Formats: sequence, C-alpha cells, structure tokens
Amino acid sequence: MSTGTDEFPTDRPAVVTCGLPYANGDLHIGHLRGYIGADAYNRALGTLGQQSIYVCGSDMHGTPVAVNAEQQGVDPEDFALEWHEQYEETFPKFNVEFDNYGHTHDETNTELTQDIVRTLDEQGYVYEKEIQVAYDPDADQYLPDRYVEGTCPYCGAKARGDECDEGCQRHLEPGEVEDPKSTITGNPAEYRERTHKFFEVSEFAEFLTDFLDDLEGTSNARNQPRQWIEDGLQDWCITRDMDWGIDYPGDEGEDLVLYVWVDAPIEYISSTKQYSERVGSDEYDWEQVWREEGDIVHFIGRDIIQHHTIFWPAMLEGAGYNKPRGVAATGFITINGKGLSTSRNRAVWAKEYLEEGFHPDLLRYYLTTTGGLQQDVDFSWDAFQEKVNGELVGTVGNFWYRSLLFAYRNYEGTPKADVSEDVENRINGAIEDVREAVNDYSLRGVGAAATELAQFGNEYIQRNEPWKLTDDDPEQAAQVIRDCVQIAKAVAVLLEPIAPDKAQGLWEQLGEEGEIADAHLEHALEAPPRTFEEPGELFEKIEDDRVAELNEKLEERVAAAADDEEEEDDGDEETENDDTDGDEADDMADVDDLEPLAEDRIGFEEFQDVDMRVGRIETAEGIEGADDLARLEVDIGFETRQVVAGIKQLHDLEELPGEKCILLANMEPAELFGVESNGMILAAGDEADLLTTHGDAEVGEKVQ
RNA sequence: UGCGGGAUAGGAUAAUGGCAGUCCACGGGGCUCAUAUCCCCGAGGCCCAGGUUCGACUCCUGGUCCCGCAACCA
Repeated sequence: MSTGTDEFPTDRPAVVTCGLPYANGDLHIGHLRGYIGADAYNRALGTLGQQSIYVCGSDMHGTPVAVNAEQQGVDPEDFALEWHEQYEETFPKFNVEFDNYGHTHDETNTELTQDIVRTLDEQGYVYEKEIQVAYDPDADQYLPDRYVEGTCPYCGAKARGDECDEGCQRHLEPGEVEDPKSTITGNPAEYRERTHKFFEVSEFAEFLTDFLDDLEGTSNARNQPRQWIEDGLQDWCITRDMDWGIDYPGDEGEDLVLYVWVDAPIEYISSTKQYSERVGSDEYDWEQVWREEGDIVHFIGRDIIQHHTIFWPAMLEGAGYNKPRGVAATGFITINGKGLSTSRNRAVWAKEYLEEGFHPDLLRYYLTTTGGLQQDVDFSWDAFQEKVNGELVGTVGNFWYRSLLFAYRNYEGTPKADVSEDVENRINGAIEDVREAVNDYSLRGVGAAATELAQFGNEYIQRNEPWKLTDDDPEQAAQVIRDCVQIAKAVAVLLEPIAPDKAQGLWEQLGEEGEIADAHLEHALEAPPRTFEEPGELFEKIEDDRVAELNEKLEERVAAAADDEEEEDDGDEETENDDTDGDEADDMADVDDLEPLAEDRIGFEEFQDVDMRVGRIETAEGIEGADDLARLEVDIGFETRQVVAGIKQLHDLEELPGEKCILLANMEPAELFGVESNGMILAAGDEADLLTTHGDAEVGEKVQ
C-alpha cells in the first residue's frame, strides 16, 4: 500500500497533478487557480526535500469537443490540438512548470487506457449489457443520456433518459424510458439494441469506504463521497456511441469509444510515464509511483470530486494500481462577488492578465493566499491591489530591499558575523510552519510562513535600529544586518513555491549560484555569499488610477457581453461555473446597451420555418423550486401547449390567464425542472415584456 | 425540494465548554535606514430563537440566509 499516513517529506517519489484542462476554450483565472495551486504545492514539496514531480495534460475527448469541432467544420483532433498547444504555451507564462504535459489523445494515453480497461475486463469488473439505446432516425444518431426524454416506467412521470427527476427520482438505465423522444429534433426516437460496457463500481463500495478513511486533502473531497456510497453506487456505463474518443480495446467494441471520464484521469499516469521515459527510470520510475509505492496528490475543482474519489480509485484498485494519497478540491473563483461567466465574459482571462503587464507571481500570490483551498475566492482588482501593495510591496519587498540595501552600503554584502540564536530559531519556526502547512494541504499557510517571516524581519530591523548603531556600536550593527540578510534569504526560500520568479530575483541579488527552485528549506539557514551588488526593487506598487482603469474595463466588457449573449446555444456541457444570475440592475437602457442588429440576413424561406402563433394563456403557475420559471398552458387553437417561461418574478401570474401572447410553436421541446416546455413565449427586454396582438387576430393564427 | 459545505468587526481568518484573538482597511499619535516600516492608542464582531450548563462562538433542537452538486431564466 502506498498511502502511508506518515508525513511529508517521505522517502517515496511523489506526483502532483491538477485537473485536466478541457480542450475547448480559453483559460481564465478560475482555471489558473488550480494549476497554480498544484504547481505551488509541488514546489513546496520540493523545498521539503520530497522527490516530487508535477504532471498534467489536455483533455481532448468528449461530446463538447466533437460538437464544437463539427460546428467549425474541423476535425476534432485538430480542434483539440489547437487548444492543447495554446495551453502549453500559456502555463510557463504563469510559472506553472509541468515536468510533463501530454494530452489524452496521444499514444501513451491511448495505449495505457486500453491496457487498463483490458485489465478491468479480465479481472471481471466489466460486463456487457444489451441496452436499448434511443436513436434519432432523422438526425441519424444515437441519443445517449439527456438527448432523450420520455415517460418513467415506474411512476409514469415525465423523465429524462437517465433519471426520473420529476417523479420517483429513480436512476434510469438506458432503454428504460418509455415513449422516447429526441431532444435534438423533438421527433419520436426509436430503440435500437446496442451492447455497452459497464464497470462494476458497486463492487467497490467497501474498498472506497476504507479508501476515504485514509484519504488526505480537503474536507469536501473526503466527506462528500461518503453519502454517495451510502446511497448505493451504480455501475458505470463506460462506453459511448461516438467516433471521437479512445476505442474500446479488442474487436468487440467496434463503434464504441470509451467515455471521456475513463481516459481523462489515466492521463495522470500516462504523463508520469512520459516523464519517466524522458529522464530515465533511474531518476524517476513511474511504475514505482503508480504500482508500488508513491505519494499521489490530485488537485481538482470541487465539481469533479465524484470522478476522483469514486470512479477513479475504483478503476485504480480494479486494475492493480496505487490510489491517491490526497485529493485537494479547490473552490471556485468569483469576480467582484459574482460567479464567473464565460458566456457573459465576466471573467479575467489568462491572456488578459498578462497583457496588462502584471507579473505572474502577483496573481500566484493572490490566488494561493486568499482564502483556504476549498473556499470560494473572490477576485477583484481592488483586492488584488491591496494584497500586492500591502503584503508583497510593503512587507516582503520593503524588507528585502531595505535589508540588502543597508548591507550593501555598509558592508558591500553580508556582514561578517554569525546569525544570532533568536533569528535562527525564528527561521526554524517558519520552516516548521511550511512543513505543517504542506501536510495540511494549506497553500495559504505556506505563503503565510513567508510573509510572516518578512514581517518579523521588519520588526527586527526596526527594533534594533542598526542605522543608529553603525557609529556607536559597529559590531552590533553588523550583527543585526547579518541577521536581516539571513532572514531575507530565508523569506526567498520560503516564498519560492508561491512566487518562484521573484524569489529567484532575490537569490540573484544575494549573489547565490543556481536556481532557488532547487533549494530546500534547510538552505534558508545557510550563509549567503559574502559580497553582492546593489539591490533593486523586486516589487512595484499598483497605483490607484490603474485599478480604476481595470475595473472600468471589466465592467464595460461584462455589460457588452450581457447584451450579446443568447446568440449562442453552447450545448450542455459548458463546464466551470457558468452561473448566469446577472440580472441585477444594469438598467441604463442607452442605445449603446442595446443588442446590435443582426448582420446576417435571412431569406423568406427561413422565416417560414419559424412557426409563431397567436395564443391565449389559460393557466399560469410558478414551478416549485425554481426562482423564475412558470408553467403556462397556452391555447393555440389546434391544441393547448404547456410551456415553461422565465417570468415568475416579473409578472403577476394570477393576471396572466386570458391574456393573448405570441408563441413560437415549433420550438424544440425541452425539459426544465422536470416540466416539459413545448414552445416559447415571446417577450422583450430584461422585464420580459410579453408580446401580444392588439387587433382582432384569432387564437391559432400564424404570425407573418 | 434532495445531498453536502458554510455563516465570527467593512473584508479575510482563529479559538473542541472558561476574559472572542490575529491580519488588512478605518480614526488619532510617535519613529524613520527603506518602495512608510515599526510602535502606541482608538472605534468596530459570534445569523436568529429556544434548550443543556455555574458558564455556550463551541454541545442539542428549530428557523433564516449564503455557496456548491442534482434540475433553470426556451
């Protein structure tokens, strides 16, 4: 067993990973938090003397990539590779240094994935099941999961393909739902028999319970899965009817590819293997880490806890691999208190941050030391400025600069003296703090150890006032400055995981050889070189007007995007927390704020495709549990349609029955909160002003 | 609504039943080698209601609100 309970550093090799970036869009600071956090953690392990590497790779498969590639008319592989390359270029710019960065579609991962699946199969953990898969003859494709809806066979309620979410809450196996309809075309779907593969997760309940008892990391990752186990684990369908993905090993699988969540985590192993093959297994042996004994630590977003604490360890156990020692699930990033929204462009993009000319270490410091790992962290340029100016410029930078400058001016470097015992003890205390923080998975603790030591340095130099001693008591002055130079060096060593480039800067100012990244915590107590050059200022203040400018830019952009959106229907799986609750109060209805007129003209025939009818609202009632949704029944002459509209809070529902309205009748049906919506009520503006007719148009007449 | 996490000063964060502490920001004063650091003083807080207890931020019950996941502004 690899997951010892002994503390870091251990004598085993370690591997740190972060959640795979999904090759489907630009990176923003929400993503960066995870990559930077894991990078800092890996570096911190290194300073403890732990042998540790940091690996990752791009997640290339899955439906969203396939769909988006198709929309752009390109090959999914090319599509994903383009993003992959962009990520590879971006990470070093934030001092995120992977020892290996691969992708899930490369040969290593393809082979290893098939190998692991084959093993699971051989071990008897995979079984085949003939399932009825819904098939849309018009769209000529199979309809997995939520691409189908129908009636629950148990309770008769409306149900999605995978769950009776409205009625009895039962998990539905593919093929169970009755009267299936395609959510793509709205047409009745037919069932076709398909053989799919299932992984027996249910066999691992006991193992997983024990696994969780030993698991380290954040509390959310350790506790949340227990409930899922108690509720009963479902076997996991690990194949999909798609072309894009890794083929199921062997002949039988023909058209089936593995579900993206099977091959994605295996990239952790593949990437380790690639590193191992590059440096040689004498230096780092991937098989030792993953199969014999090693310390595996995953940094992930909290949205994918289930994959890393249930499916993943079950797969590893089943295939005879080592399990993770720690899973650190980070919270999300909000911006000015509101959720990130990529569709609303409420985000600070990685590229944008760099274009503003800020040093990456400033963001690293902000993201790792603001709030605990599992907490959601708010980003604002104001808070960014406060942290940079207060802690990095005021405390750390100022102490570094004043100490080294004083030393340079009076001693041309490090004064000849031994470090005093008090200072040595204080530095040792800080080293111990780092060790504890790493074992607590607290990056904030790592950062705090460094800044608190710098703060001690400021107090120390202030208390001893060497500037008053140079004439009266030169020996004592030299002693104090000797201590301060040592503290400065120690701060650099301690800060390196968080701010590697800035720490390297101080390292060089001290005239140290080599890379501070290779230094261990013990080096914090070793004497710096006797002489060094005049120091420079390593941190720069961020001025108020700069922050005002940044805030303005962000606000403008969010406002502009708020109007542009709606255009795109970005499928279902837009990951991250694309919360769109932005309906607050941007009520200035300037012409500038209006959505620009569409440039593309459509022909009459296309217009004819839109079937809008005059309708009369028969009933209107709020949908329980939904903030804004109302269920309406609308008479459109031929029939009465049930539609769901987001108007609950904007209209007095009791007054709606009897009102005429315009209904888009051939809207694709959808299910919202378990209620089928079969049409779309037209409304304008933020207040959902309902469109209607004012003359004698009859119910059921077509709008044209 | 189900599940999980949470609520401590303007913001962030400690305190496992014993005087609610720390950092930033704020007001006043002092020092000053330095990118205004450090020191002193001040103002300001336990979500609400019950209960257990000599004593509750802490334990129990109920409620409110926030954040995720499952399902949303068709």
